[in-house]
Amino acid sequence: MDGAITAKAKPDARKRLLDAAMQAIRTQGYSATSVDDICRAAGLTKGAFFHHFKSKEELAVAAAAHFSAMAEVLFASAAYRKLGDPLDRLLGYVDFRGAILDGPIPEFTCLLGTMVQEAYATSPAIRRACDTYIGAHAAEVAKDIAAAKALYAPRAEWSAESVALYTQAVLQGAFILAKAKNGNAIARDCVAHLRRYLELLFDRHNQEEE
Amino acid sequence: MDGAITAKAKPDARKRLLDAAMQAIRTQGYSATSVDDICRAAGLTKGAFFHHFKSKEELAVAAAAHFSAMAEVLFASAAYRKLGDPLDRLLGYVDFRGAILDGPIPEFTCLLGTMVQEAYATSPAIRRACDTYIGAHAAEVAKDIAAAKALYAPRAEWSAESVALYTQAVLQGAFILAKAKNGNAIARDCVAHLRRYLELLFDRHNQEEE
DNA sequence: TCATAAATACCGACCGGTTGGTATGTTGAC
DNA sequence: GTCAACATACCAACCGGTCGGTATTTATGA
Repeated sequence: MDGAITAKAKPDARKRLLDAAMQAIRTQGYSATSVDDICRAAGLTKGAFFHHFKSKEELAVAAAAHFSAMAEVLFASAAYRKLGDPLDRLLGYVDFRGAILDGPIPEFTCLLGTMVQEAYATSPAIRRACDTYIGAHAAEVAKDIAAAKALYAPRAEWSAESVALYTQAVLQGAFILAKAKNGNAIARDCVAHLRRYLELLFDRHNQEEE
Repeated sequence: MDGAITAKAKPDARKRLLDAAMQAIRTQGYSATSVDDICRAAGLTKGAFFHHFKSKEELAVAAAAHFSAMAEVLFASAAYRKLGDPLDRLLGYVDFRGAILDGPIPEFTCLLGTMVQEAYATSPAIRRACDTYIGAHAAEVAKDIAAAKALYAPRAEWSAESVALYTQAVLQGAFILAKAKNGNAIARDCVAHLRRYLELLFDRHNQEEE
């Protein structure tokens, strides 16, 4: 008679720590977030923390995986995924990224981009984790780009992988500007430019007739 | 018979602190960089540090200004600035941004983007400074974009300011990917996409004849 | 011109608080 | 009784910042 009823009480301490870490790191950054901060937010003590994670660094790596898994679910279940045409799916993806730029900044920014910026030179493990999960997400996007390219721009000189990574760069940059300006309007603007770029890349107008 | 001969001895302690801070923060991030780190790198002690800056936060704001001033000189004296056509200057700017993506990552990444990512929520002063200087640089770029637009795309629906900020977002995102992948090749790729986008925006092909 | 006062630049020991991490319980399920 | 899951107490190192003191430069004024 339990397991699902206990509401918020015990949804797994490990998950609570990861959620708290995600939130805190996206708000304050990795270095500025202390283990105590995370424990406090999760309603646990250090004993629990170091029972589940060998070190703060290991938590960061696990949080990157956690974030990536959450994102995977979010995008996999989004409506645009059901579209039949790959170009529609690609533009649907971009529109979806624009649509979720809502609410407080820490809730739509990317944990991976935030962490790798601080840790790339000091923690190889964190850098590698962020690279891996950013790359995995880009690879998903690249699938649709590759399919759309085969259909609508088979002779274009750019690669699907390169364009996919570019979309991620634009988003990461949009997050930074949103943080600087303390508002998400600029981020939406950036996504709109990204959409126009993709439209232009796939516009038959720009391809030599043969 | 001195003043210029004393080599490295005394090029102003304040400047040495700012230079050391720039280097350290671009490598490790703001929070992970301690005041002692900066002092050690500058060959000074804490006494000197807190003589020149009231707090670590004040140093960060000063470092942002210092970085911005350095960048201003760099871009103002670049060769592309002498081009007569505004579109040539704009594309020259982008090519220049691609050309300086060289050497170790901390040497071509942006202090402002790095700091604002960590401090936007905790230090209004730092956030404001980063926003100001990013905006100022974008405004410079926007000048050429506006002139180019007047010449080549007067009816386009996008604004020069929006495109200018987008260029900065792409660069910031490119830096993040470079950090994740631990190499600058991806950043060059992003700049190439940005260039293509600008070319497409200004390509007469894409504008309705009237 | 030169003593001297006053401001500036810098040193380095020190402070209270916080850091990541450890060592040692306590508790409850199987 | 054993073991995972946590709590509690604690530690050395480090954090940003202060403070009293000392060189060095600059301003002053007779």
